[in-house]
Amino acid sequence: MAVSVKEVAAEAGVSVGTVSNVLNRPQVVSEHTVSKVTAAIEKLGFVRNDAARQLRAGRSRSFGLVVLDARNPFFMDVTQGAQHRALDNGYTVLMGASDNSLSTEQQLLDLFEEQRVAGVLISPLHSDLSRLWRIREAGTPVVLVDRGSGDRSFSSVSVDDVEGGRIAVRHLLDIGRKRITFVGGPQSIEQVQHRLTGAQSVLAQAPDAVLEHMPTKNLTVLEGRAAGERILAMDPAQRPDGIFAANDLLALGILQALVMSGELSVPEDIALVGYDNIDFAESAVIPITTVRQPAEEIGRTAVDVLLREAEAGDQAVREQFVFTPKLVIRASTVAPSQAR
Amino acid sequence: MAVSVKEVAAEAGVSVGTVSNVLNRPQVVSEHTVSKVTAAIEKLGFVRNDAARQLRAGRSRSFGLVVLDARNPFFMDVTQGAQHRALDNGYTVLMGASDNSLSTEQQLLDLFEEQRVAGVLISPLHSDLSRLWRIREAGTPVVLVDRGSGDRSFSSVSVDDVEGGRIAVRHLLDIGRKRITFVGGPQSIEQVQHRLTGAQSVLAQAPDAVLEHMPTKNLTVLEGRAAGERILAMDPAQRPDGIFAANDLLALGILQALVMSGELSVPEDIALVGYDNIDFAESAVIPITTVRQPAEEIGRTAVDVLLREAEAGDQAVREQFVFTPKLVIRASTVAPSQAR
DNA sequence: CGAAGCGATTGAAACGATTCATTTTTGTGC
DNA sequence: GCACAAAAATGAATCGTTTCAATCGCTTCG
Repeated sequence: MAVSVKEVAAEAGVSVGTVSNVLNRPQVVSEHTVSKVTAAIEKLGFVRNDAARQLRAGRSRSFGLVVLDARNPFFMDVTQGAQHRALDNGYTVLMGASDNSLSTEQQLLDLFEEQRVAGVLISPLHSDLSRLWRIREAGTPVVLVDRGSGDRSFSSVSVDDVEGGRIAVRHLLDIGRKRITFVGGPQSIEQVQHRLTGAQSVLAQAPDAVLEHMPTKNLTVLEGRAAGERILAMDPAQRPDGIFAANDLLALGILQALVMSGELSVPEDIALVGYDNIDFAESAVIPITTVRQPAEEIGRTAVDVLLREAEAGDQAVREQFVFTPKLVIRASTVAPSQAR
Repeated sequence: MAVSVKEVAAEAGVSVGTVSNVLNRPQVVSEHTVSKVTAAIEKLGFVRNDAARQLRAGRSRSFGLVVLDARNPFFMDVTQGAQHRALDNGYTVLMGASDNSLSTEQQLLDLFEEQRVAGVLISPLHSDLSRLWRIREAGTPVVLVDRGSGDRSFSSVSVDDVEGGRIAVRHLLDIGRKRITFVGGPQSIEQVQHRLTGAQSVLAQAPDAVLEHMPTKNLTVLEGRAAGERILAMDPAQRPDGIFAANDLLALGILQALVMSGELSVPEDIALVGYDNIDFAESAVIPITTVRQPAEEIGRTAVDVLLREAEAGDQAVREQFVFTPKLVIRASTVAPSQAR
């Protein structure tokens, strides 16, 4: 059914080698032959078989990207950035979400290995990177995304999450909040851990304030809503007056729960800070103060680093990019009247 | 560098055919041999080369999915549904967004053809389906997603957008609005066209109401904000008292513009209806009334249909799935006091 | 006029897994 | 101990593209 170079060659009256040259190095083929072959390709509707190309080449022209959650706009932005930069360099991005499941992460990596991807971009679920070591040892470069590499053994493109935690909580203290709750989990996600660490480090300097940690199973709107309900169920004396959510989806969920109940107002009773600055944080019931991460730039930079590693092969230099997060203040911490 | 079956065979002291059998039909191989081969695979860290498999098999175990906008949560949900159902059947989904660019759509289809995908799921940008005809004639099944096939020449899984437009506008009329504006574009997107058609059909029955059409370049929050500003700039006497946005992203943008200006209140001055029921519509400044589409189910069903077509080969039966949209009423059309 | 040089073209080998017709081994019954 | 069937294992051929050493035709030069 499918047309192959062989048939194109027959149709054009040349050899298969020539057809291949027309496809890959038209400069070395005479103009006349090029046009004959092009005509034959057109006539027969020939489409290159990528599997055969890859088999010969030994590797594909794709990168594999594993994100934590495909439905989180933050990761969509990272993906978008990566995809564009990859395309500019003639590469394709295979994207998959680990969705908080270690086995899904493994499956995706298996898949990428079978596809012989030219490189792996990954925001790993936990801190055991042994699988990634093996992949790299097999010759496939690996770059950590949105996550630093503690010992610098991998290249990484990330944002200083500890600092992000600090500026979020410092802001809550600045506006006079004393009972802060950090909502987020699971702890196995390093980003969550670091944001909490940052929060704690600021609290250590504020003797009259306290920090609680309310863990969640994941970082979704649904979990946020559940957390919000837990807060509503608390004894009013125990309730926080400031919440730092590990990401904007959680913050959105918390906000929904609080607003729907009608019992507590934001920011008066409880100030709320999210993380990521997804587009939707701005259009929330009460626009959410958040910590901005340059999502698309992370994606772009990660691909750049990967390209460099792929280029350099064995003696690739590990690169660590750490972006600095920025606080975006909105109505969820500062009432509009105050804001102006 | 990479380990092949040949090396595994040597290590295990068997032939390559046997290794292949262990991989694909372990029942026909003796237990003892299976364990020898498995051990060799383990020891050498063998990973199947998918390119070689595909080359032999003639087609891949992937479907290609082309959506209109990867950053629209609606399409993310469709993708999620498709991905899950595909995975359950041992398939993988390659996703790409056409992003309102015909050439990007073409590029994606080129890519999918080169990869010899087992099927194409697509939400096409416009109504010229000739390219899709050719793909199908080459033996690759094609299913239209979120879009009907006018002449039923393609299988499709969609939602009745005309009806969606009707229920949205009927609702606006029901709450007493007379000057309705449909915000959305480009017209080349069939979904937009149909929603408008539905809106017009209802208006035709309401002699005292009028419908304007405010076109947009695409269906993003940004375009929505621009549209909102155009509305704010209008002569108050000309302004609509009800807006039907072609999707929730637009609605979100419009809402942002209106709320930020502080001049007009929603729903009192202007009632707003969106489309898709993305999660974020619920957590908007003013929760948005919207028309719900069963996104994940669309994705799942589309894969089911594709699997059936792939199975049936030439004598595949075309299937048309049309889901019925449902109105979800929220504060953007009915003030909370009224709602209770 | 023959040799050298040059660009254009050729075609066989290679990539790695799978298939399948054949061969080899094992097991059973007499 | 033998015949025969069933089970297990083999290995050459195949998929479609790319690569590259070899060849072909021409022109140019001594």
